[in-house]
Amino acid sequence: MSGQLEHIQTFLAVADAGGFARAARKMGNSASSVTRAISDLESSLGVQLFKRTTRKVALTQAGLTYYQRMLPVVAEIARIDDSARAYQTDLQGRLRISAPLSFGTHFLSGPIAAFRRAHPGIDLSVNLTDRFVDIMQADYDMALRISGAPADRSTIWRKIKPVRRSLVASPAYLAGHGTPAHPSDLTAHACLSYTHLAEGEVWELSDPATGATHPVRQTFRFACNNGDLLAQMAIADQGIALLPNFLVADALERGQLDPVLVGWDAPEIWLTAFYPPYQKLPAAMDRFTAAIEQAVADLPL
Amino acid sequence: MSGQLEHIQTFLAVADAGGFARAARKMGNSASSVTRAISDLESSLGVQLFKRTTRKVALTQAGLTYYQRMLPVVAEIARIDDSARAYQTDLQGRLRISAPLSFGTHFLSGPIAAFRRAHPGIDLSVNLTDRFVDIMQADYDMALRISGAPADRSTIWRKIKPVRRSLVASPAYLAGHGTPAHPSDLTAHACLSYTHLAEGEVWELSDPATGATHPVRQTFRFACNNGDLLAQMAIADQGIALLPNFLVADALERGQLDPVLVGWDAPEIWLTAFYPPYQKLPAAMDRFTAAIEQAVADLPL
DNA sequence: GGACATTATTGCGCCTTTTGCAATAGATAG
DNA sequence: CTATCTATTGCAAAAGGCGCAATAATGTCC
Repeated sequence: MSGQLEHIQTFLAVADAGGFARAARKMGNSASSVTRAISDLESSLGVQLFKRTTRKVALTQAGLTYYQRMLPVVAEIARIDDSARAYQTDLQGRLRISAPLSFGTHFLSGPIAAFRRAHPGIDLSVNLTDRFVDIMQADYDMALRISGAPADRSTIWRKIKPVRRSLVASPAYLAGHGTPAHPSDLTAHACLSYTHLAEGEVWELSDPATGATHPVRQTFRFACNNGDLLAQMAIADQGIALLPNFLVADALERGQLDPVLVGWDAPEIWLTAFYPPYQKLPAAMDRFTAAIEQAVADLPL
Repeated sequence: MSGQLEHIQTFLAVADAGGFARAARKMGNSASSVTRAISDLESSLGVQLFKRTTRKVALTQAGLTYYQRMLPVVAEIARIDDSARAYQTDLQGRLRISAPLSFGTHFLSGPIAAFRRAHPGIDLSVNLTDRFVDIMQADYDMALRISGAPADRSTIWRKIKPVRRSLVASPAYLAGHGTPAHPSDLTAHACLSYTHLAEGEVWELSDPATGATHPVRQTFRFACNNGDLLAQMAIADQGIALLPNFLVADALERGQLDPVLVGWDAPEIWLTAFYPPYQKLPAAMDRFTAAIEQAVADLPL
């Protein structure tokens, strides 16, 4: 195949201009480069495209059909290029998002609705799950997660906002089992663990005074991969849970839950956005991230 | 526009193979060239086409639509190239021929019919005229002419066969006006001139013995641009005409005309094929010329 | 978990290709 | 015939492409 697209464009220019020199002037090149472009094209095709003397240039039959068929093709290539370019600059396309289940149901409807109103050209697909999916494999454009460190190495991520967590239990539970004064006391308590089936969870509480971490080996009587259900279990006097504040703020306010071991901090976790390995994020992804960041800025996390 | 068609093909190969290295192996190139091709393409488009780590390569949205739209376009370009190539090798296309009027009506029907039977893929268009048309201007692929020297410099030509000519007159005319014994005698005769309106014709007769040319300034009583009519006028006792043998062979045999000044030769003229300025003739033109040459070889010119 | 293998990328040297300029041959207009 | 414009080609300089090897990243297999 003729390797050089520029040669084809030069050919079209010559056919339009009706001469090598005119085409060269129109394209801002030297005449010799035009001669060579046509000559290369002809020899690569094995066909003469122009019958020419030094004064007249006319398409051969091969050249005429080549011109007629190539013209729309080259135009189409230009259109394809433009449409590809648009992905970087324009707010368009399809956005497949994954977000944590509880976070999604609690906070996402507002920002997403606003985003859809602002950018109707972007098709949104939101998948709520707490599993750490392989972004590449599942073909997500972005995954919001509440986590400590990136799980998947083949992604890039951007921390959005720290998520505060608290140890909580119901007043009735604390009345019945006592209120722990030190992380080591937790060993004797019923701890409610956020965890997927296979994994266990270790609470690494850090001393507010010394900053020293204190790993807690609890006995879990109940484990669940859903924060909302964990909160409801804590409210139902089932034990002590470590949960994001936004999941238990209401219950704390109503007195359904009380904070436990106030001052002892669990490891910092962040609302984080994960992306497939892009060098530079496409406009739609960038804008959606900005929308989430802005919406989350005012949220009590 | 992305200048390199090969880059696009490399892109398609990577998308098909699902990896840079695999594509490189399939194409027989080094992996680095593939990396650079994709990188060039991406930076010329300003869009990332693949999201990639060292282990996974996947199309971005921009890359996917680029792939889907480019694939048929590249295939079309290959098809266009092939169809252009076919003009050189295959016997196809349209052939616009110009030929002398009398020659055409006397000899062309046979060879052309045979040619059309042999090559039904070639569309023939034959224009019979004795005018020397500008091949480029009139867009002929080939012009057969009976002439001495090429009239148009911006053409290439190929001599096919010499055309013998004779001075002829009717027995009755010669009986009435006498038979010339030397070219200089022609001044006193009624000469029938083949000529276009503007031009005059000079008979340059050469001595069969010495080879010396003898320009004849005749007085033309009748001029015509058609050989057949000139022959008929000679038969009708109107004077002496210089005509190709093939136009008067029948009349000579029947005794309607007699040769005059036998041995004195008019300048050699040739049945000649003229072509637009091709470096190498397309197959159809070449084959048609060969057909004419072969058909004419057995003809009594 | 750790060694291994594979991958995409990049720096570097080499070589090919391209480029513009000038010179040449060709062709038309006045 | 002269003058002007044209397409082509030789030439030297510049640019760009090429593969090789080294590097960093990442998934896999034992």
